[in-house]
Amino acid sequence: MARGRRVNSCGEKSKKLLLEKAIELFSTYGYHQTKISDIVKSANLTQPTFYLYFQSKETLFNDLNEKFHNELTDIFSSSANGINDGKFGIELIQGSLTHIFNYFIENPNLTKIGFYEAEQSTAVKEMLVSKLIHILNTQLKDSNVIKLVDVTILAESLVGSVERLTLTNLLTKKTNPEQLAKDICMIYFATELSLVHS
Amino acid sequence: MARGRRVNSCGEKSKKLLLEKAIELFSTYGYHQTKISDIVKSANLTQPTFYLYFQSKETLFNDLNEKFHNELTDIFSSSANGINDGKFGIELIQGSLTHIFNYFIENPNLTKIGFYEAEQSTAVKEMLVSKLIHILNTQLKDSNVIKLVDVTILAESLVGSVERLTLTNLLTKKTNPEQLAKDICMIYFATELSLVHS
Amino acid sequence: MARGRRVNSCGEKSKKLLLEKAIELFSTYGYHQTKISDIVKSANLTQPTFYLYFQSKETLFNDLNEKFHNELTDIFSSSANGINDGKFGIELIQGSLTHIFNYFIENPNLTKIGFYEAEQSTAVKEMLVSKLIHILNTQLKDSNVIKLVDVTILAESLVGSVERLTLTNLLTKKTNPEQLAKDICMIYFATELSLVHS
Amino acid sequence: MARGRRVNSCGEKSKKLLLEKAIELFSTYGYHQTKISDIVKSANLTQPTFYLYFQSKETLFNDLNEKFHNELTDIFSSSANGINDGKFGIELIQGSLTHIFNYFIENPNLTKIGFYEAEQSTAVKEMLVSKLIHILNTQLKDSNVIKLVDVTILAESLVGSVERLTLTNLLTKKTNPEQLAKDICMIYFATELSLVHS
DNA sequence: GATGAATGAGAATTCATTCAT
DNA sequence: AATGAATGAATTCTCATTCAT
Repeated sequence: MARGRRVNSCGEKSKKLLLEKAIELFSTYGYHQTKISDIVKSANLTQPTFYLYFQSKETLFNDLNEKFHNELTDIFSSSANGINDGKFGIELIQGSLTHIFNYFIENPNLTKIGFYEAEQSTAVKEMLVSKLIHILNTQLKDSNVIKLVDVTILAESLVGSVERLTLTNLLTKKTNPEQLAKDICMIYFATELSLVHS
Repeated sequence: MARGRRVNSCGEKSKKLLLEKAIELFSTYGYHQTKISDIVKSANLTQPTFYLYFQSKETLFNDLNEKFHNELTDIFSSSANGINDGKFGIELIQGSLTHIFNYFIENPNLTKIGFYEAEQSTAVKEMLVSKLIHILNTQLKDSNVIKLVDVTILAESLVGSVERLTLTNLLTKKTNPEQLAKDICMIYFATELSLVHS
Repeated sequence: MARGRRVNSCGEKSKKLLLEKAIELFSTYGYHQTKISDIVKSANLTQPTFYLYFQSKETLFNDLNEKFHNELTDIFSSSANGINDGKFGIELIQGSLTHIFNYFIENPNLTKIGFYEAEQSTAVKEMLVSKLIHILNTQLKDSNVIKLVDVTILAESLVGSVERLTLTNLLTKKTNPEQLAKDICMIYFATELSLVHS
Repeated sequence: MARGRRVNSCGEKSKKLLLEKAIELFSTYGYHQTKISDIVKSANLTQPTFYLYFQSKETLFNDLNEKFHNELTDIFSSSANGINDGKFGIELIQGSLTHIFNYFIENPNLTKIGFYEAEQSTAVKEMLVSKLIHILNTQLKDSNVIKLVDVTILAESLVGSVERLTLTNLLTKKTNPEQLAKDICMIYFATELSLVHS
């Protein structure tokens, strides 16, 4: 391969390609198993080109995680406000879950990185927990579950369910966002849904 | 300069020490961030000594994970059979959870590795899920939840809750095995526990 | 995105600008610490433009040094001949020193490169030494110093003084060409100047 | 070459060898032209071995320079005090110069690095200048030269002479420490030495 | 005349592992 | 049983330089 600019080359395209490949490889093999050489190889470029667009492997990874964190926060915040759909109570939670599940499905690899692979995933989940606590406190304070279990435990449990089910059932396409959100709400709030016929 | 066997040195003791330090460091910093040099340094030994007792960094890690997997499987299997305590239904589940939580509390660092850090944690959780499915199917097949939600989803969700709550509430000592098991059962089986006053 | 010739751009101007910036940076940070990317950045141009005007980083540096060497040789040669001013003896030396000090002051950055930074500075100083030897032999052969000290040692010493004083006192503007030349002659030829009152 | 310890290998020996070769190469080719690979190659070792004994190329270089600076300071300080030899005036200066010239001759390569190659050489020379100023002020305050030329200029000039003559005449063995010190004193203090017969 | 995009070639550094004692 | 000494094999990153436009 000769030096210098390639025929038909375009910076934005190369950067995007590298980004895509990086996300793909990070999500598949993990941060440490993914070498810069792997990324550029799968993008059919060379190592210096990587440094043309990204400062370092680490900053790229951090940027990716920040992006994930921010987008997820935005989605959850706006949907949790229920502004757009005028939802309340369990429906609000179910709607919010649907939104984030949709985001996960649309960004499966980034999700694998930001929700499972990265150290920063801790912060993401904490964010989710704290927002959930708020919703539970404001929207479901009279529900049965809240009376029986500490709200923090409940929120952590919910995030745990989301975490595991996203990985095993959502990203594997065994279920879809709406159905999964519904199922989770069923598990957690069956008693409120008057679905219990005793 | 001085080489050879130290006074007061004993093979088994050194091996055990290395193992302990390895678990400690792997659980704190992760597999990749833990160098063999770190392990031996904190055990006050040298690198060749490490290879006297372990084939390689990787096999040590794998062995650790296998141990965790096996022990957890044993505990869960025996407790889930309810043989010792003669338990049934939700109580059986709650008892089983208590048992594994006790194991986690007693082996916090190994748990951090085998349940969160290692790739093999996938297999551990799958084991848990499949055993839970079995229990749910045999012990709670007439319960409300099972009617409303697919049993696999339920089991996965449960494992997710266990995973998250262990990390955030159990290992941090914010709660204890019994209480956590009870809380989880409350969340998942409130409707069965006739705790709902409609 | 926009490529090609800039409005208002002009080859000679760009080349001159690059040359200036290169001299500035080389003299400030040294050859190795100065990257081509630094040079073009401070000239507000791009790397390929550099190669439009200079063959390589090394040749540019060499050219700079050659220029310095040649100019200094010219100045010293012509002034040392005393043709223009009809000077002799110590006055001739003092005049020559004044001339080269003036050149240094007028080209401080190039001087820093050619007299201190470059490997070629060796050759420059050798040139100075050999010319000085010639002057000393022809103009001061009956002086006291010459009788007492080997002329080569004397010439080398003189160049050493010039080297150090230029750096610490002349280029820092603590003194001026005339004064410095006078001081040096005072140091080296006090005995000839009948300034010694015993 | 097989891995692991070599037959007859010894840490201290390897470290010393690397140090020697590093000094040799740095002094011959300069800091930037000397690669770690060059150093270890000429010591018949491998790169990781280098890092067994030195933190980095840079710290090694800095350590070398610190050593030079410290040793030279010590030598000059103690000899300049004239304690041992009970010398005064010009003889004191001549003795001090002899001492540092002896050090240079005994450590030619380190001298090339610390006095000519390194950025830190600036500090070394400043140290020399300031010590010389002190000596001149205390020992030769009534001399002719001091009356005629600013003492700082004189000291800087002296250091310049030392610098140049060391490189061209001392390290090349064209002269020896005693002779060179004598010559320099002759140049600078002929008028004081009553050697001038007018 | 000038630039955006890209690369060849190498540099320092790290780490698991191994040999000789 | 244990260590001092050493290394193979990467891996990240940099920089001068070049091609296509």
